[in-house]
Amino acid sequence: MPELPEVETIRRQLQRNIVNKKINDVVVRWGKRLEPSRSKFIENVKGRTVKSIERRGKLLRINLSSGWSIFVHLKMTGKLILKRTGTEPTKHTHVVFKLNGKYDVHWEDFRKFGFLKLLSKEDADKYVESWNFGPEPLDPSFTFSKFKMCLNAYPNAKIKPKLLEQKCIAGIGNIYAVESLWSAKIHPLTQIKDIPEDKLKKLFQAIKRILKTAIADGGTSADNYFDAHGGEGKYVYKLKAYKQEGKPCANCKTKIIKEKIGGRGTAYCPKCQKL
DNA sequence: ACCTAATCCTGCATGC
DNA sequence: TGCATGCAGGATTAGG
Repeated sequence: MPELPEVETIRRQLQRNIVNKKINDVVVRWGKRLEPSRSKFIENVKGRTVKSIERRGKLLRINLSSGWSIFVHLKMTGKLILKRTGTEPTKHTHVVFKLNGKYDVHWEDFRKFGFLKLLSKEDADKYVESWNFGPEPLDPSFTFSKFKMCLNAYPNAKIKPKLLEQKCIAGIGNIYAVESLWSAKIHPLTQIKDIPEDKLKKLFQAIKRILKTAIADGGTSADNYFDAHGGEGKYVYKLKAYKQEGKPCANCKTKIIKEKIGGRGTAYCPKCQKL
């Protein structure tokens, strides 16, 4: 599933390949998760030029020459793929942006959870606000004291579901929540008030380190993810807990186990990550 | 404040 | 072989 490192990888690839390219045509093959209506979307995108691509958490924002923005959330199985001009859509291609230059951009999503949303500049800024994202974990302004203060507002909450909430920190999903907790040796069900300061610090550092490494590796192709060039996310070879159930813990050789926590599959080492 | 379950959807694994 | 069932989950929402 695309999380911060995967979305950032796609953002960089789009930034490199479609900025200053004109959108000559938009083909909508399935418009249920597209706003506004199909005709208004096409009308307001066609003929515009891509100016820049931004990311906030897992949300992508494609800024157009008109000042309007297309927001893209890939959710579970969404993809934005650069394909040679004129490449035919596949079964799960929902929208094709036909651009000047070498590439078209195809939006594919076989599970159809993701969405595209076109908004004017004014509405776009409000829309980003409405998400109430926590800080960007790789922004220098994201400090340990900010992280700690935000979490301490929820002393009885369990750490893992809280990390997935985007509220104290933006962009973390199941893969990186599981990996960060393994690295900091914290049981995913630990209540925030029961995490000692030094372990919380370890968690903070693990999140930064793991996300940075994963971006450098082009994300994690553990589920359905491939980058905008169809490339593999190499962090999949560095996973220590996610999808490692049944395998020996890299730290202590105990078998990694998996259980459902907050309705989500959660892998951890029962020996290193004690409650 | 905190938890659970349902919702959106399809591919894939399982079982008979 | 093929058909039915159920599981997976990011984010939101409803209800306890």
